[in-house]
Amino acid sequence: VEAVPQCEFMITIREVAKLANVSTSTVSRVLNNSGYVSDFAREKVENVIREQNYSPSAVAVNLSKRETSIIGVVIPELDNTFFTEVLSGVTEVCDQRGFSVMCCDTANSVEKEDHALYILGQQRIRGLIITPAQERSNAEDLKRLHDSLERLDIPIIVLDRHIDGITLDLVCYENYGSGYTAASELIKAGNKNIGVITGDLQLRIARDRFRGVQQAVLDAGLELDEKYILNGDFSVPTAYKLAKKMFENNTYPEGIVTSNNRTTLGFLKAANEYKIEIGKDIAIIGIDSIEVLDALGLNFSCVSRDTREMGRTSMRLLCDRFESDSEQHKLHVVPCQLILKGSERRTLK
Amino acid sequence: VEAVPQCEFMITIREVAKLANVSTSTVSRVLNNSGYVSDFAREKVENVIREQNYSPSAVAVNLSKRETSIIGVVIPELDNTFFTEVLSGVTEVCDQRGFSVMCCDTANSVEKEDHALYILGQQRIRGLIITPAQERSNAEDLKRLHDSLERLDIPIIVLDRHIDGITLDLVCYENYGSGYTAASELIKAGNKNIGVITGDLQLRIARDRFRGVQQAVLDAGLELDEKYILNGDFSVPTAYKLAKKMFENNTYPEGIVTSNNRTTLGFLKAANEYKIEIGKDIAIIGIDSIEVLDALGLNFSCVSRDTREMGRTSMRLLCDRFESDSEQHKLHVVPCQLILKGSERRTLK
DNA sequence: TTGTAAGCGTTATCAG
DNA sequence: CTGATAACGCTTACAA
Repeated sequence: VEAVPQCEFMITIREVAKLANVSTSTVSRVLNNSGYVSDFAREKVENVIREQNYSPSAVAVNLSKRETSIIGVVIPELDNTFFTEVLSGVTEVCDQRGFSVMCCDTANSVEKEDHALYILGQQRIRGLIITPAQERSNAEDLKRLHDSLERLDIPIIVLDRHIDGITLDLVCYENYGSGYTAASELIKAGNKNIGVITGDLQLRIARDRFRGVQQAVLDAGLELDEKYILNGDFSVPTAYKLAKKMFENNTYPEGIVTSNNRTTLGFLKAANEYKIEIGKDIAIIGIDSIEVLDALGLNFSCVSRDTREMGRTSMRLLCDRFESDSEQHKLHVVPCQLILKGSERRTLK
Repeated sequence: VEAVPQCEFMITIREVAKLANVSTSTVSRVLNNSGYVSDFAREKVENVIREQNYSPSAVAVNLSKRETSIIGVVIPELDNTFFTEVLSGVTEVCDQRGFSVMCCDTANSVEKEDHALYILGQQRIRGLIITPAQERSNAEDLKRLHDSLERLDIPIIVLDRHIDGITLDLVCYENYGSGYTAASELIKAGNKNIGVITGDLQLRIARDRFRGVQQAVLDAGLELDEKYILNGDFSVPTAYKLAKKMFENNTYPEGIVTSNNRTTLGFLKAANEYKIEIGKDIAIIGIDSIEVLDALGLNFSCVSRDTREMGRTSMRLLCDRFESDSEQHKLHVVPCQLILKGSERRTLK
C-alpha cells in the first residue's frame, strides 16, 4: 500500500521513514530520543525531517500514548486582571515545560463550568487548574462537580477559591490574614470605626477576609458597626451601589476595607462621585493591588499578592503531581504583602 | 480479544457497544447523529452512555477525522487588557460553536511566536487567530512567519496588527481615523499646538495612528512641532519616560494624543508626578478607553473601540472560513468611537 | 438498519 | 541496532 499524504503540507512519519530508508520505528526513536539508533540512521532521519519540515501530529502521539500534554485552565472571569495575570503565570511555566494550555471562561456560572469540564474531559487533558465558579451550595450541584473532577482522574490544582468536601492541592491567598492586616493597619493609622465591603460571602475566601477584619477590630478593643458592614459580591457594580448608598446617607466609617480589586474600583467610583476624598475624608486599605492606581499616583494602600507567581506555583505543583502522586495533598498559601501609600490615614477629621 | 478499559473511569466506544449489544458503528452513528439508527438501538445506546458517563475521546475523534476543533490564539501581551478582552470575545464564540481555544502568549517575542506556531501546528489546530508579535523587518524572520502560516494550511485571522507580504482575513481597528479624530477634537477644543506619544512605529498600526494625527493637524492649518512628537512603543514605561522628560523641561504642548491604553497610563503617571493637571494644564485624548479611569471619575476623553466584539468578530470570520473558502480575503475594520469627557479641553491657559 | 474492517499517525513490544 | 506488527479510540465506506 502506498502512503499518500492527506494534504500537501502535512507529511507523516511513514513518509519520513520511506525517504530516510528506515522504518517508522526508527523515526519514532529519533523523534523521542528513545532506544538505540545508529548515528548513521539518526542523521538520515534528521535530515529528512528538516528538509520536509516534518512535525509529528500531537493528536496521533496523544492517542498512542494515551496521554496528552494539554493543561486545562478553568477561570471564572477572563475580564478580571487577577485571573489573566494568573493565567499568564500558568502559560509561562507551561511553555517552559512543553505543555499547552486550553482555557475556559465560566463567567462564574455553574452550568458553564460543568460544560467546560466536560469539554476538557473529552480533550483528555493531562492536568487541570481550576478556580471554581461558585461554592455550590446546592448539594446536587456540588456532587456533580465532585463527580466531574473524579471522573477526570487527573492531577488537579484548585486555585484561589475552595471546593467543599473534597481534598485537592490548593493554591490560595492568605485570606484571613489579608483582612486582618488591612483592618489592623487602618486602626493603627488612627481610624476608630472601621467599615468593610465584603466579597460574595457564599465564597469561603470572602468569609475568611471578612473574619480577618472582624478579628482585627475585636483585637483592637473596638466594635464593628453593623451599618458599616456592606455585603458585596466582589463585583464593581455592587460595590459601587453599596458605597453610593453609604455616601448618600452621609454616614460612613473613618476607614474601610474593600475586599478585592473589583470592589475597590466600585468604591472609588462612588467616592469620586460624592467628592469623598481618599486619604482625607475617608481612609481605605484594599485587598489586591491595582496597577493603574499606582500609575495615577493615587496614594492607594493595599495588601497585595504576587498574582503571576500564583499562576506559576499552580503549574509547578501540577508538574510535581505528574512526577509523583503521593496521597498527601499540598496547600500553598500565598502571603499577603502590605503596601502603604497613605490612603490608610485620614488627614481630615 | 477482550476490550479492557485502560483506567477505571474512561470507557471506550467498544465497551459502550458491547453493553448496548450493538456494534461500534452504531454507537458512532448515535454519537454523531449520522446515518440510520433504529429508535430501539438509539435508546439502548443512549442509556448506556448515560449510565456509564461515557464521553468520547476528542483525541481519537480528531485523529480519525483528521481534523480537530481546537482554535489557536496567539497573543502578544497577556497582561494587556486589550488582548484579554479580545480573548474573552473569542472564547465566547468558541464556546457557542463547540470549539476549544488553545492560547499562547508571545510576549512580543518573535522567537516565542515561532515556537507557538510550531506547537499549535503539532496540535493540528483547526484555525488560527493571531496578533503578530512584531512586524518582522528582517526579511528572513518575515519569511519564516510566512512559511509557518502557509504550512499550517488552515484558516487564519490576523487581528489588530498587520503581517507584511501576505493577504489574510484581517480584523483591525480604524487606526488612521482614530488618530485623526483624536487630534481634530483636540484642535476643535481650542488647542493650538498638538503633541503625540506614538506607538512602536515599526508597527503599521502605530504609523497609521500617527499619520492620522499629522493629517488632522495639517488639515487644521496648523503645524506639528517636532519637539512634541514623542517616539514611544505602546508600553507604559517608555511613555512614562518620554512624558517625564517633557515635563522636566517644562515645555509641553497644549493638547496631546496618546497612542494606546498603555501609553496613556505612562503619560498619566508622569503628569501626576509633575502635578500637571489633565484637562487643566494640558488637554489629552487617548486612543483606547481605560475602564478604571471611568471608575475613578477622571474626565478622560478618548477614541475607543469595542474590544470584546473584535474578538467575537474574528472568531465568526474564522467560522465563515470553515464553511466556505473563497479566495476573497475579508477586511473587517472596527470603527472608532469618540468619547468626550472633558480632558480634551484646557481650562487654564 | 446494522456490522465488518480498514484506516487515521503515532508508539511500543518483541523478534531478529 | 532495526523492523514488523499490534495497539490507541474513533469514523466511514462497504457489504449484508
